[in-house]
Amino acid sequence: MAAHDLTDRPADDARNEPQHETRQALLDAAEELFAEHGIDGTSLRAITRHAGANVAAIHYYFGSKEGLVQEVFARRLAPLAAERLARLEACGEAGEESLQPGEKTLECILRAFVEPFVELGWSIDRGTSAPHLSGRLMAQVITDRGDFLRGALAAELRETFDRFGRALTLAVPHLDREELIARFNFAIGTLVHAVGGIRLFDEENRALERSDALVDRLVAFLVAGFRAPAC
Amino acid sequence: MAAHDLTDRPADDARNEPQHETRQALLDAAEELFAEHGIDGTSLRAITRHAGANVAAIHYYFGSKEGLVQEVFARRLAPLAAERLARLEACGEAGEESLQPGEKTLECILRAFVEPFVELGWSIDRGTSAPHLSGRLMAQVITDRGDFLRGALAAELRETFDRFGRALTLAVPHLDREELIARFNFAIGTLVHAVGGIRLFDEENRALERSDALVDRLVAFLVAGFRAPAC
DNA sequence: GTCTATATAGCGATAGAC
DNA sequence: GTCTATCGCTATATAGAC
Repeated sequence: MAAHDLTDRPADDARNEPQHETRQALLDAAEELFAEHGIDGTSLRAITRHAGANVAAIHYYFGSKEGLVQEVFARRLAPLAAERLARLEACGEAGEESLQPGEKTLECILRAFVEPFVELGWSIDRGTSAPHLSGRLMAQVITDRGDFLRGALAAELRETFDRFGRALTLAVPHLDREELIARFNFAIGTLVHAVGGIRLFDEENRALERSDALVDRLVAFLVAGFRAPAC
Repeated sequence: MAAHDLTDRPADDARNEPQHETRQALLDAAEELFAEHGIDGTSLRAITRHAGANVAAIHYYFGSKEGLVQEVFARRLAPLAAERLARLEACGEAGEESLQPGEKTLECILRAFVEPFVELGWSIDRGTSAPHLSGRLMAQVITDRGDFLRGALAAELRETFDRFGRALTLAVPHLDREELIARFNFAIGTLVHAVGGIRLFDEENRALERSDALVDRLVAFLVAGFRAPAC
């Protein structure tokens, strides 16, 4: 299973007193409502109503709506980045019956990138105790809130980007840097839309609803895409 | 070139009197501002200010903000669908030195799907006379506004989806229906994010800015993805 | 067909009691 | 740490003059 539990609140510095339970309730409510109605479409009043708290509490804990939004993402992106990097690290360990030197590696790299994100996106819909950051919310931010991600959360994303970029460079040596970056971007789009994009027609839901099959299909698709000859 | 000109306003039923020029100005302004600040983030006041018109004009022509939003999309999606289908139709015509029966076909199908969308997404940034629906706006709607696309515009999308789905079924016979739908969805995500997604780091911009190279790279990536063995 | 003026409602944010 | 009350602002939408 996962090296980190993506479904739990962050470690919170050892002690875990329910001192800040209002704070947690606000984050949970915000996360759920943001995912459903979008960030702009969710008022502070709706959040506090849902959390059984008060408008002023948000400003007490987070200073502003913007501060709340940042916290909602920060508490998910940090474990996500850690989990991805941990799985990437674990890729080279087992000496298996690989066909070629880079062969097994590419699949493992992409799975390390894809699987934690799919698990994170799925967790909100699976009736677990607390609501979690859904894929929809991630997708919204990735498509709509560039400045936001570029700002506060860039460092964490940068590390993930760099480490996976380096691993991919070794795994797919026939691509130059520019082509590799383009394909990595394609992979991000594929992943984000698969987890958080809309399903226009019912058939799509059936084809994408099981998360284990989705991961396998994503990885197969992306491995082939990266292996494609350079343009 | 294109069979339809995606950069022009729709044919407007032969006559082209500037009778509704305020209406067109409102649509242009809305499209530009929606793409830049999001739909929720764009007020009617901002639109009318930008169009040199008045708040009441929007309600006169479109009834509500929602009506305006629908019109903004409808006037782009119809030519987009027509262009895609026209290019798909043109695929089987030239009897070339194909390696295998489905070989050339798959690339042509995917190019017919990808290229008109890239051209549409790019047109807004190229200083043409009128502002156009950018890829960012399409991406926003595809990720955030499922109900909206499922409703008013579903018919047009349904036809595109069906026709390309049938063509792909023939071109990639090793995939069953569910797997094909999943991969088609992957392709949509790749395309949408490549055209409308954010670029976290400068390097990505360099790798994705030239639209002709982008189309080639997208098609190469997607062809390989569809050719990947079934899971 | 386009305008000004305004109605009504909701927003984020803050002050201050407890 | 949590509450009520409210400020100041902007939103969508509409009525009615021209």
